[in-house]
Amino acid sequence: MKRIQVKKGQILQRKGDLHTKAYEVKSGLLRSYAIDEKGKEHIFLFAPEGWIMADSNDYDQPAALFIDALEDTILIEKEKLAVKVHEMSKLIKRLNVLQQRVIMLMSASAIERYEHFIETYPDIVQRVPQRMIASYLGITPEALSTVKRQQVLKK
Amino acid sequence: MKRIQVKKGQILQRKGDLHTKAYEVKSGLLRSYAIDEKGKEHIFLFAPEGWIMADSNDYDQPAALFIDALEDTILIEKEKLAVKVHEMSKLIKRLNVLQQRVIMLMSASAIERYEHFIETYPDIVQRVPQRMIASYLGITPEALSTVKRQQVLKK
DNA sequence: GTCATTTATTAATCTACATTAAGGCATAAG
DNA sequence: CTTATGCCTTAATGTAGATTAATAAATGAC
Repeated sequence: MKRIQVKKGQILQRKGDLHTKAYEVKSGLLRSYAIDEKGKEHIFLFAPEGWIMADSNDYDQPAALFIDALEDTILIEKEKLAVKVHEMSKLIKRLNVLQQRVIMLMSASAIERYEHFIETYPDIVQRVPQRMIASYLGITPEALSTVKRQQVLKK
Repeated sequence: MKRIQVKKGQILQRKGDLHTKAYEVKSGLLRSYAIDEKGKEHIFLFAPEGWIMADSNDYDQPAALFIDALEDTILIEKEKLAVKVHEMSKLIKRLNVLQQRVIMLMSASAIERYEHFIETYPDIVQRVPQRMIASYLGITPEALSTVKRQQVLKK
């Protein structure tokens, strides 16, 4: 359990890594993402200040996701065992967020997803490139542009 | 921790329930699902023999999902605390399955999803109605019919 | 058994989003 | 300064899957 500083762009975990850690974000921003068979990135979660970012895997299992820093970030690196015992509820919340994402991807239109996103992460919209928000929403950057234009016109 | 028999169609957990349990399936089939704002069902997971079905929520939090039996089922009902301590890795596997579903929904076409489904659950295809498989895949029953027709023609 | 209800299939049409391509703004590098 | 590189936006075109509707098959109630 140690305090670490990482630079924007630094990769903390790669798919396949063993003995992965959990990261509690003190300041900055992390993301976790997967790369599909076609080589496309899909963002799973953003973790701003106060969040814990941890791969879901067990000790023996290789990591399923990549984790990197979208901003210079200060974090506490923890052994997962410690997380398991003491921070269970935070990890469980993470599972809930994932469930909400499945519902969203199955039922909501691009506009609805975007509106939900800015409710959930009002500050992050300004902090990450549009194409990453598109990736999180499961749409193309072009479609996101259109959504935002309609969004503005509505007001 | 007790052995229970439930009939097909019986609901084990409703959204909003408190003090929810975890269920280890001995025989039969459970499913968990959500109902979106438009009233549509979206299936999250099927749990056949050997699986543990548990809502992701913490003790204080109300349940996010419904759980019901798709077949007459025999199961072991457990306190979640017991699950947390002794069956962590099974719950973690569940999180991994959910992650795979997010990737699938973001990147795979209807045909790819269906092919992946029959690989993952070769036996369940015959055990549940088509419309539930469609719900799990995030497509309409009509689209699933078309996919299956193309699937047959390919061979 | 009959009748009612739910489910699955097929086809015709529609639409949300993807794809492609082009142009405008940045930031960084020489 | 100029040029290159990456990102965002806009518009035109294409397409996978949704929607609608009609028919058939299966399931369940009585």
